Amino acid sequence: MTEKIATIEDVARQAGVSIATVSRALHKPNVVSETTRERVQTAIAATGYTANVMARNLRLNRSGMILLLVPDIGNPFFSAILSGIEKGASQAGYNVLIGDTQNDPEREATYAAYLRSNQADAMILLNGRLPAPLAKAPANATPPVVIACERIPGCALPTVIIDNDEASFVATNHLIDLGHTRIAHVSGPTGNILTTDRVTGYRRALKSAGITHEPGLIYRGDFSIDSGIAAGRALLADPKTRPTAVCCASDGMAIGVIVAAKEVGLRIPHDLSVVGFDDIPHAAAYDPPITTVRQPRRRLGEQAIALLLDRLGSKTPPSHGETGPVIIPTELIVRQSTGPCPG
Amino acid sequence: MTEKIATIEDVARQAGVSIATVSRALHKPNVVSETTRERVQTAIAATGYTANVMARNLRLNRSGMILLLVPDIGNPFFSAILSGIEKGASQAGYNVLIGDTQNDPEREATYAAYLRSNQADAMILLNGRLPAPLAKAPANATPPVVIACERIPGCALPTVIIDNDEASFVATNHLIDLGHTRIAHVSGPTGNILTTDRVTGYRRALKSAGITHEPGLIYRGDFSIDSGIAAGRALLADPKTRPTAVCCASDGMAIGVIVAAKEVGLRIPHDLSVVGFDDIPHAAAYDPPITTVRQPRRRLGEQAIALLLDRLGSKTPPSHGETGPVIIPTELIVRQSTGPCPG
DNA sequence: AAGCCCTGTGTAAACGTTTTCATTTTCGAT
DNA sequence: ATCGAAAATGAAAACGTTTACACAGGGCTT
Repeated sequence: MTEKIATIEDVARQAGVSIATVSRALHKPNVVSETTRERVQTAIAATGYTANVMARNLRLNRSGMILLLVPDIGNPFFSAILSGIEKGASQAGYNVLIGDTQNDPEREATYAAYLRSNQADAMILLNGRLPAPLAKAPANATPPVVIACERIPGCALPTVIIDNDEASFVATNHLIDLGHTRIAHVSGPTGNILTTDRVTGYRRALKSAGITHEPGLIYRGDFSIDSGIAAGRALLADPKTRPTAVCCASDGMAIGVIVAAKEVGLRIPHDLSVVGFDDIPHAAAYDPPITTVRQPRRRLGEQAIALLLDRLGSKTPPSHGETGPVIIPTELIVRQSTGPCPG
Repeated sequence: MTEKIATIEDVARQAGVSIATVSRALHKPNVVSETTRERVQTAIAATGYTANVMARNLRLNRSGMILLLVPDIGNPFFSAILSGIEKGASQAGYNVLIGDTQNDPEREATYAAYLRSNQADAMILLNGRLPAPLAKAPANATPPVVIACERIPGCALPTVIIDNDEASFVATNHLIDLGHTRIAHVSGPTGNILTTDRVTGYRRALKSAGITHEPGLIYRGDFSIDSGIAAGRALLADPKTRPTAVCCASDGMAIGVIVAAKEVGLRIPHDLSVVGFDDIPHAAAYDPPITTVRQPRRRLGEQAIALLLDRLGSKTPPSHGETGPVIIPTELIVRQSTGPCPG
């Protein structure tokens, strides 16, 4: 009753050939005669045969699966990156298995084990941390792993990132060019490499303009809108010490700061300039449209998968004369959330 | 040189037992003696053995993979749903393979073939369309498939959705209660079932309030911010025929309408009330904060995976005395983008 | 006419598991 | 001591492929 699924053997029987011939007809068509090839084709159609990928992969010792480690799949920031990766992978005949790590080292380790257990052929890390099992023996044989989004200091694996330091430098400079000198920075969480790099760029810009750095003007957020609101309330509370411009490490936090600014009656950009980071779709539609650093997320994903496929294609374990990370250029998009210093 | 990966045979040799015993020690610990169990454990530790999942799955004729079909993974709307599904799946020991269909029926068919080829054990559809291979023989044996987000009319498969008709009815009524009578509706793309249902709810609300429906007050968008801007410009161009309230089928379009409204100098909600749909995080942080229908996306995902696991757990091909779709309740979140009718 | 290569095909091994079945060992009850 | 049941183990089949190897036949070249 329960319709048995057709195997290669059924096809062979139907076509009156051996299973080897069926396999060849499918994967090396030029080595099998025209007539049998046709017979096999009709037999396949008749039986509705679909190759059992599991068996095939076992034999070939591959999985056709690329594992993608994401800290939080619920974060829309990754959507476009995923999209770029998925596109490239599926073109090359790979599937993308997304692993949501929730920033849990244990989950990271679990997923990393997929590499060993042949459940995945390669891995892309968006989580900015090397899973424990990988960290152990990176020296002898480089695993097929690519790092994207957040560089991992001291890790020689192929990496594709944006230059966060430089991008933050440019953003801060934009405010300096507008005449601002009291410029605050709302950063990401401590320990995050993105945070470090962007703070560095911010301070570098101040320094190169001869502005003395005030530690009180740096607020640590977590990239979320809510943390931006908190930052805004903290920074703008006292009219005396209030900055005239804020440079944020995410668009969400920039929006939060603007919300807080409006609460205390400040007009943007007349009384306060705000710069974001990422250029998410909502940045352009906000009131006012937000000046921000555009991060080409899709291209970032595309580059990452390209790097990986490269690595998978050539058997040569990557030219260990490291070429350094691939840097995707960013672009400052000037909109209406920034203007001349009110002073 | 190249470190060979350890198989079950290596473990068996190391422990001085047969491979059968190793397998049993791992999967049926109670059937093997304490002492050998320990010997096997140390052997595993010594060899660094990890079971080859591919071989295991071939033998067990399963894949441990749940296929998730998404129309566009780049769309943040799905992020939270994915998150909910992923959580439930991984708790049950399944992996989630995300298939980005780009609304391409061919890609849908390709992915659906994964079911036949044992590359996936089950499937969740978020794309609102039955892949061709599935549509063929749904009658005899119901495949392990669950539909979420967009119901597929005339399809008996387990489904989890929100009541779009009712939600739209409630949203429109909210505007009617505020005294509005010229109420526009910005809908999704034609052919989309969400569009149909939400338009129905909108018209039902008008009708039940005795307001005559003007076809010119419905604008077809595509859920995006840009289409919302276009809708706003079209609807608000002529001050004579201009509506006093707009009910949108997505928060993005609501934001777009507000952008267009501000262009022509309208104040929200004083001159124009706007309602969104979904309650994305940005809805609350917009200026003004947007009144919208909250769609519990994570719960939607959780329900979908729960339904599927249910189906997978019990061998019984689902109680065909259909219980009808599972409805996740929505909630109207009233913020400051809606107010009394200016007239 | 004998030898040879070339094309096309079949046989069987291999991939790494799980599990059935048979066999050995253990051990308590007679 | 002996028997028998229960417990523990091993041998081998099976899952559905791909591919190395062998082999058959046919058309060349000598």
